[in-house]
Amino acid sequence: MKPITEQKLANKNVTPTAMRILVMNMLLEQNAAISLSDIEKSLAPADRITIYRTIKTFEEKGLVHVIEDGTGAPKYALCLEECDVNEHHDLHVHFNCISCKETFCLPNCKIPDVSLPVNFSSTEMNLIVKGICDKCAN
Amino acid sequence: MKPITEQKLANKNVTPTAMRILVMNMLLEQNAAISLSDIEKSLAPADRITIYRTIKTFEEKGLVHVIEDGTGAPKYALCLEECDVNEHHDLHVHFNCISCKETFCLPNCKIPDVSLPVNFSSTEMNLIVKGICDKCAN
DNA sequence: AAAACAATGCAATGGAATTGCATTAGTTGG
DNA sequence: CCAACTAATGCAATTCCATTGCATTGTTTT
Repeated sequence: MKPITEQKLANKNVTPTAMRILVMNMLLEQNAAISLSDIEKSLAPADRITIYRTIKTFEEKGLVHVIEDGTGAPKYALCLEECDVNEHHDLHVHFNCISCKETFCLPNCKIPDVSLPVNFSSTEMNLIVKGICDKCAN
Repeated sequence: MKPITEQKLANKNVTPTAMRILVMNMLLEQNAAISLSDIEKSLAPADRITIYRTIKTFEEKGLVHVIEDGTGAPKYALCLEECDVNEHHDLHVHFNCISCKETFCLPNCKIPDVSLPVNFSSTEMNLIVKGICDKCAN
């Protein structure tokens, strides 16, 4: 087993159970954000509800962040280390390829400043770009 | 009845039935984006499926656009006139207030340019800002 | 008026999120 | 080491919403 897996769980005070290690390992292997049903299929015949609660736990503990990419199904991806329960720092752009349907985090792509109207204040921003990714570009 | 209602429908070749006029009127009265269940409640006891299909039609014809604001339920708001079936021009920012839970379009707030990685191209962008709106700011 | 097409309403399906509860595992105090 | 407690799991069941099928109604065209 990868030591990094247990390390990540321990860092956020998540007790490393078998299921959590499986899910975390799977997340570590991805370069795209994945949906709950992706995890279910990959980890079959593991219990769906347990996977659901595992992801919820990860989310609450700041291990993963949710990406609403407009496809209906929420996608999940590992957070950066700096994230914690109260504040997510995933102010990077998420890219949804309309060809391969995959959703990627673009960590090097920061969301530019937006000038909100007077008396509006922001706590969080999510920018989803749809288009064609590099692999699908011909 | 407001002449603008039928005008808007006619502009996009949508035949103005009773239900469509009701829904369109409701959309015209909003200053926030609304969900399907909002419409259902407001127009009760009108048939839910008909409302659903009405919104779908509006969406296809470029009358409304969908906003995935991360609350799970898609919200709908009227498009600008320039929108059509194939291309939506709603590249403005959507703001979801975490206090009053309302979602607004900020038409004067354009999405800044984002420099994507090499070989990525974009066809659409959605920026959701979460925070406190002017009404909820104290 | 008849035919053709569009819109509607009801029923039914399907998928996914969520909760309740009993069982199992893992931890702590005696 | 055992008992008590807490956390995690697995199964069943529920709920909610999107979506589709189909028969009926309304509208337009010829």
